[in-house]
Amino acid sequence: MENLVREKRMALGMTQDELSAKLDVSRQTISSLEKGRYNPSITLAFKLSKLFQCTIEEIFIYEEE
Amino acid sequence: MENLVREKRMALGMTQDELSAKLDVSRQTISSLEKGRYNPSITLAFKLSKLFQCTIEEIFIYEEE
DNA sequence: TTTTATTGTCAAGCTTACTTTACATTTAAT
DNA sequence: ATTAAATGTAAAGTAAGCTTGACAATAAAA
Repeated sequence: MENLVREKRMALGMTQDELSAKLDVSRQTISSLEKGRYNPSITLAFKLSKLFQCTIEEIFIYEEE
Repeated sequence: MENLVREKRMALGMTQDELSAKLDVSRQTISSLEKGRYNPSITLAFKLSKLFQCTIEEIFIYEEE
């Protein structure tokens, strides 16, 4: 699943480390997410949408397999 | 996390079995979801939003811990 | 160029979403 | 009242999200 985490994070001028701290996840989780290594849990997706002030759909692009 | 899966499913007149088949998950997954036993993966959330023709936010109500 | 900040990634382990199987309980139909 | 359909739930296993720790690679700053 594609996502715009990196773009949204940089738009806020944050480092992966700062973002992970705010969301209470590890930095590796953010790095892997941005790299598309895995999909986020729905709770992490909600946390991101809240911080980025947009909908989940605006951050994550779902394409059926 | 609260959700309106049962309400949306019944609005479509579907059984748990029919819904699970359409989403390609087990019936127990739907039953447990409706009962609030666990949160869905983001891919399952997207599948539901697509089938129900609404946003993830309209099905799942996130409240920070 | 040397240092420092930032990011990439690997391995091993934990947690939880989800599966299969199986059976009990509730609801609806006959 | 019986039967059948729909739902609840438990146990054991698999898959994937996420953690910690550690180190390499890249980017930015001094």
